[in-house]
Amino acid sequence: MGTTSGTEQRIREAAFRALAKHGYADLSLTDIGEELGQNPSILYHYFDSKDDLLLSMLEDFVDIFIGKRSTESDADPEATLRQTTDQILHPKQMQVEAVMNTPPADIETAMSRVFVELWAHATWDDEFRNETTQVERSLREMIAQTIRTGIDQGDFRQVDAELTADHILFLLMQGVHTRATTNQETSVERVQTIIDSIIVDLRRSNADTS
Amino acid sequence: MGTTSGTEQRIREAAFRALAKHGYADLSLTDIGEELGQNPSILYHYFDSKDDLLLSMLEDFVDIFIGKRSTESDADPEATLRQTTDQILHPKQMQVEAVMNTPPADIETAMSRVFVELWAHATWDDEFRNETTQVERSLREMIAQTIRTGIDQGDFRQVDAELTADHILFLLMQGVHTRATTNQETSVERVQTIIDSIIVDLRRSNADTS
Amino acid sequence: MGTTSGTEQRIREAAFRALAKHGYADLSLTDIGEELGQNPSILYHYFDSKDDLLLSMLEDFVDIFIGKRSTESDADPEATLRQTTDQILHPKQMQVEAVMNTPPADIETAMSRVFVELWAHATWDDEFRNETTQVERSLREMIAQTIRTGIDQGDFRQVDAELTADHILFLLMQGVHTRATTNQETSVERVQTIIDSIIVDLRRSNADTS
Amino acid sequence: MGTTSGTEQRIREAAFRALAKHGYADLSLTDIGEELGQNPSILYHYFDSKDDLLLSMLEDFVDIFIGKRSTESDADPEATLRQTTDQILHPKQMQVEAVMNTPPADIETAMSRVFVELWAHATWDDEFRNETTQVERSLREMIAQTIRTGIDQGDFRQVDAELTADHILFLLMQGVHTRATTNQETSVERVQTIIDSIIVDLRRSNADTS
DNA sequence: GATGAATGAGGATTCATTCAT
DNA sequence: AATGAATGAATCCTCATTCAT
Repeated sequence: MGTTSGTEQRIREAAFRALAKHGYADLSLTDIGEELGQNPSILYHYFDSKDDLLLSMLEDFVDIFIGKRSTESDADPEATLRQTTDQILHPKQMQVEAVMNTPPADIETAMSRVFVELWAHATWDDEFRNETTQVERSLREMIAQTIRTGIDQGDFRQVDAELTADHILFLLMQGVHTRATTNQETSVERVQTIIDSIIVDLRRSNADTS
Repeated sequence: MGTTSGTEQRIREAAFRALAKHGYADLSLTDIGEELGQNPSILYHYFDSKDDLLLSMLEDFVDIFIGKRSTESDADPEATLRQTTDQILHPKQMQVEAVMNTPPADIETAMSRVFVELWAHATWDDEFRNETTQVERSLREMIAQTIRTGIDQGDFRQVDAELTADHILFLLMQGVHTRATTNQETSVERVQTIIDSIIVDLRRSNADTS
Repeated sequence: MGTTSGTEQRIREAAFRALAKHGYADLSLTDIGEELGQNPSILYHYFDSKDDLLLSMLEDFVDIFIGKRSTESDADPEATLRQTTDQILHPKQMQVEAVMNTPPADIETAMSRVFVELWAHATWDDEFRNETTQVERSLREMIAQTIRTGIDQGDFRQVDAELTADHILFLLMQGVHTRATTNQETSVERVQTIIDSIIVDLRRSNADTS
Repeated sequence: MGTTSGTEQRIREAAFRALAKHGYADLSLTDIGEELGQNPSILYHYFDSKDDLLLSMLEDFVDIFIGKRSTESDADPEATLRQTTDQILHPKQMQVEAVMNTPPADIETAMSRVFVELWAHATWDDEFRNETTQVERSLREMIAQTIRTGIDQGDFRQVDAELTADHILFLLMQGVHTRATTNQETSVERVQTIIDSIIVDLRRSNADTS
């Protein structure tokens, strides 16, 4: 945003859609060019290489994935937790449009696939892995902060906020992962059910924990 | 095992190690040949194609991953759960050797990487996805069965066995996934801590749940 | 001609020369690249595959082979027949240059070899066979038409024009075929002698046939 | 026959059938092995190389093609000519079985295809070309001899026996060639019609020629 | 800003051939 | 006599990248 040309952004969006369509191992610049509706070589005006483009695209992905949360500290912590869960397990067209002008049709599938491919690639590329690491760190911190707020406000029990945040985050990641990589249709629902029970458990009166 | 030629098995093992070293997107038959110490073309005596080999190798991976559990029904359910957790989060050399004669040096890293790559590929290949789906189904059923045994024996509270099994399984998968894809050194430990607390929670006297 | 890129045409010409040099069974893209003086992969900018290129080249071959005959209906039928015979049995540099900028050195040998290879390949490829079939059909029709004209003008006896055309055409094809496939140096001359006698026979006064 | 092992002969027959099925450019030892029902490497016990086998097979082909004609000089020359024509344009199962124990199903198609492929290959291989040259020479001589006999017996006009033999032979070759290489269903019939008229013409009373 | 021609390295795969058994 | 494991060269083709326009 700002100085970056419109074309540069459109290339990232094309890369996103192409990745969701073909996967990392089978993603050619031709595929991206087709998604872009332009000659693939144009990309070298804006990026140093294919990997440079994809790294840049990862940053857009992160923005969609963690969302531009308002994080109004005065919000109801429980509602905030539910909203975060929902944004990750069920990303909305709107959410993607805040970052990309031309989102793919099936947002949930596309986001899951791109997540899986980018994370898998992070195994082999340090720059990617720094990014994935940072994303998980931010998300955990956001969730932990919300839990801490809940504890402070007396809404939640006095749990270990960091560990509970991890707990929720691990389940969220796995929900996204499993949607793309298995045929278990109900996995995401089950993840959601489990997270719900964790949130409910957080609210149990402090008396219960004694 | 048995009728299959030694070479065929050695090729699968080479493919496993090569995949752990290069990743799916960057895995060439040359890489596999190098790992095998033989000419890559030999592979076409035993497999129809690169993908056929990798699918066959996935089946070996599954055997290592879910393990040949003794599942003695008389075993302590809690111990069984801890053992399953440990086998998945911390696979042992021995475990791999039960399936492969020539395992890679760093088993934990290799297993995590191969898991991530094979699961990611399952997004694009139906035969792979059938396998990943089946693996998760078997593991959930194994865990659920253990929990049911625990409930029947009065060791565990009367929880929803299937949902609890899902809960544990999701965390296990994510533990393996995160080891390969992020720099969060302590993620696996945290997964283990969380699963431990779930197991401990299972043991809370039935009186507590009333 | 016209809109088609110069390179595309040059590739077809290189394919023609390479085919005349190596034969179908032993024709590699490397050979074509060498003949072209360029990297063989360039070919995929202009053609879908090796076979696509060769099919396209066959069309050029056909143009040379059947020639762009002026077919001036007022011409002497006997002269026309002799010209057709000559063009097929003894193709001239000029004739090839009307279609290709870079013809091979020995035109007669090259044309015979390419004919044999393309026709042989037509056994196995429907698209090729459609082309060879069409070529023979056109040539027969051209010859038959000339004969009919001769009959109408009273120059020729009232023979079965189609059958006589077949007769001449079969001999022509065999003349071309035999030059490439045997050591019989004089075969083509003998074919020509025979065809000459057929033409002479056509001119026998109608009185003779009564 | 005689000292040659049965296997050696069976390999030649397999090569014949495989060639009729795949064509020279696409004929692999695997194809021959499949046709043989044995491991392809067996062939190196009996032949020096693939080409050596095919050259040897060509010799069998020649025997079928020119036939083991009894050439009883007392036979009717016209009948002999018609028989030769028929044997080449319409080879019979019986004819092939005199040379091969396991002939292909559709003899006419197989013979035409093998002819075309072997002759085309003769363009590039001297040993093959010697053979093709010899075959055509023998056939011409056989036909010429028959014609001379006819002239001597007063059955035929005093034509140029060699040239007429060429004439008939060229048409025969082209008949076989065209069956494999074009879709012109009636070409062979037309060749036969033309040859018939040549034979009939031979019989015209000597008075006519004066 | 954008194109498309061109390259060369590398991809999977096939194949004729050899060799030990 | 026959097999099948193994090889390495060669095959077609794809791809990321560069460069002139």
